[in-house]
Amino acid sequence: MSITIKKIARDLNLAVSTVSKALADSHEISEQTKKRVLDYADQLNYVRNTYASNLKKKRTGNIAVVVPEVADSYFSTAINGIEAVAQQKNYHVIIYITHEDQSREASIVREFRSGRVDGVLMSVSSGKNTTTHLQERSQSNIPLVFFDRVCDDIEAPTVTTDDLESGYKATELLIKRGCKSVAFLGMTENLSIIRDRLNGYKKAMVDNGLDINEDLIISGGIDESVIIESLSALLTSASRPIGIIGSTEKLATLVYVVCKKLSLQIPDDVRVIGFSNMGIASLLSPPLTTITQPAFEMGKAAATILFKNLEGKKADAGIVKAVIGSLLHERGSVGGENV
Amino acid sequence: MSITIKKIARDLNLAVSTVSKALADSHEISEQTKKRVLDYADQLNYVRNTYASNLKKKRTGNIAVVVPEVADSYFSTAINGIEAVAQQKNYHVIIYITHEDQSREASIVREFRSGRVDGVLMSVSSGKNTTTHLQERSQSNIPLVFFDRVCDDIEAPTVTTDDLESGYKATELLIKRGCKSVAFLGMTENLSIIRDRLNGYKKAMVDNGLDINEDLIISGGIDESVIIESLSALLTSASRPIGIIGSTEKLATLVYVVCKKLSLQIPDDVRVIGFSNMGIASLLSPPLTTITQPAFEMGKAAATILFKNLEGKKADAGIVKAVIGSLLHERGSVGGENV
DNA sequence: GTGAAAGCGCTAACAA
DNA sequence: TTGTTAGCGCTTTCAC
Repeated sequence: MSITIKKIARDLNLAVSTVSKALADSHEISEQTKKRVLDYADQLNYVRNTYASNLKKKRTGNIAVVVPEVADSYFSTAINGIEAVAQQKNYHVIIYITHEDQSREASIVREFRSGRVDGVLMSVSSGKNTTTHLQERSQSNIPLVFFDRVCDDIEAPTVTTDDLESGYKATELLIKRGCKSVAFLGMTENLSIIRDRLNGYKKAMVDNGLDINEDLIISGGIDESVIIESLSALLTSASRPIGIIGSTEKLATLVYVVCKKLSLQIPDDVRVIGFSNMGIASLLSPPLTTITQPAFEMGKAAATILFKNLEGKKADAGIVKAVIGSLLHERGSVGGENV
Repeated sequence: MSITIKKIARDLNLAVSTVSKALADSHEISEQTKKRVLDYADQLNYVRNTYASNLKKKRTGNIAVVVPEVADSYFSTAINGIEAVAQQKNYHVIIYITHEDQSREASIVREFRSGRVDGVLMSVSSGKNTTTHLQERSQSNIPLVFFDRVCDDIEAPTVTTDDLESGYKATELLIKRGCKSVAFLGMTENLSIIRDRLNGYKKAMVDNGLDINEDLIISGGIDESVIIESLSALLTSASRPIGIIGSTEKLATLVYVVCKKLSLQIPDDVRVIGFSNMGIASLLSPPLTTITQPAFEMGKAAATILFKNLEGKKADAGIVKAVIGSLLHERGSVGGENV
């Protein structure tokens, strides 16, 4: 049995309420008894039972972070950012991994109504574009902030990057580098970020007088073997050099894998740009050109917005839609000079 | 105000206990009233307040995972393993990142006495070899399981890999590949895993009739610039080819970085083996030879042990010390044939 | 400045 | 089978 406020009160011949207040450093308690209580509590190594206290106060001090995956440079770095501000605010971070499974996501979200967490940070999973499970969330009005992968149907603050612009820049760079064709490797068009990046791609194609060829837009889903297959087909048939935009980290590295398998040379045969936060992109062979998102900052920003809402400062200016720019790091994978 | 068991009871003209039991599908409630309650609860979209329930039951349904870092292939994969079993057991995972800071670690551990979590999975941080903060934990006897980076002073179950053997194998391979000297790149010898890997290294050196040269054992700490500096010094001065064992993922990739900076060729000038769980080790230039730990399985194993303890099955055989083998993946970074 | 008492939402004896 | 009651550990009116 752990030690309680009740025991302290009994031992010190005080009322529990007095002890409670003393422990909370209330002004209505004399310095003298405060000291007595504090000292004794210290001596007994007392720690307040958080959940009992929380039951009263109707808060848990926990926030949820829902991500598709944690073994991914972007998400793990974003988690670092979130943790940084949570820690500072004395909040605790519960991690939920959806593994891109919407039914799993749905049950996670459902659980939140049980009051386990005070707020939610979320990057939605791909899969069928059903948002009903998220809609329901609105009923339980616990604060929610989306980061990176948002859900447009839900009214909530979001933190994203300039995905359209990035897609545009990436495409344009590949065109400039003389790619005979440029392909876009997506995951699923159900994802906000993929859609935006794809739109940037399309816009750049059009702006550069190129046709948009649906055969060059691959939506591989999450099944690796499927992606590898369609990518292989594309790479063998396309006129070279072909430019590839890998719209996620996983997809970008798969391009390398497939090229290796097919004995295609990067950047001679294939030129590639990946949306990626890998620290070691520059160590790949050849170094991978990346669009790098400010993952840490995004996590921080999202958490900051969440805490603002938690603290009831909703007053200020409604739903925030923060957009943070990402960086294009040009490296060997796109080839040399412009043509 | 969210909807409570009390309201259901009132509306249905039942006692709260009846409703509570019905909701728990107790056998002492008639099917009929069960249905009534369930239906009504459904209709009202009732969800049990976890923490109120937990306060009674003296459990939270949360476990803590304390890791030095989350943006690291090993830890993030281990977290996946932990999450897999936690999810299945209906537990929730709170993540704590120490950033290799022991004072942070201490305050995290202290917090656990507040009853926020039912159990703890931990991979200790480096830094001064103080374990007092962990010792204290023992007082609050919440179950604890160490994984990967253990703390020998504390009596607790552990899940580790065969670090000594791996260190031995790595060293031996480098010797066989004709390295003129073999260096060990550690982080701090305060870490159990580093110590063991280093011992394996030393043993292999001795077994192969080589001297142990303290200059070849670098403990870089966590300051990247310091590591780079000492590594640069070593690489410029040593007779080549020199073999390097990077005892963590970070250290292994730093070898690549430094070689690039110094224009040294891997594997001609430098041969390297890294303890790493990177999926893309094979895409590096040249592909990195790795000792890969079964991170996912370790996470799973650790969590499984924890839950066993949580369920009070301590009876079985005291403190478990599980050791799982890691795999040596030989790739281009160690050079070609044996000499 | 201190204490008594009610109650957060739920569970579990025990009684009926 | 259902209801009454006490209480988990804490906070917070409201009296004293």
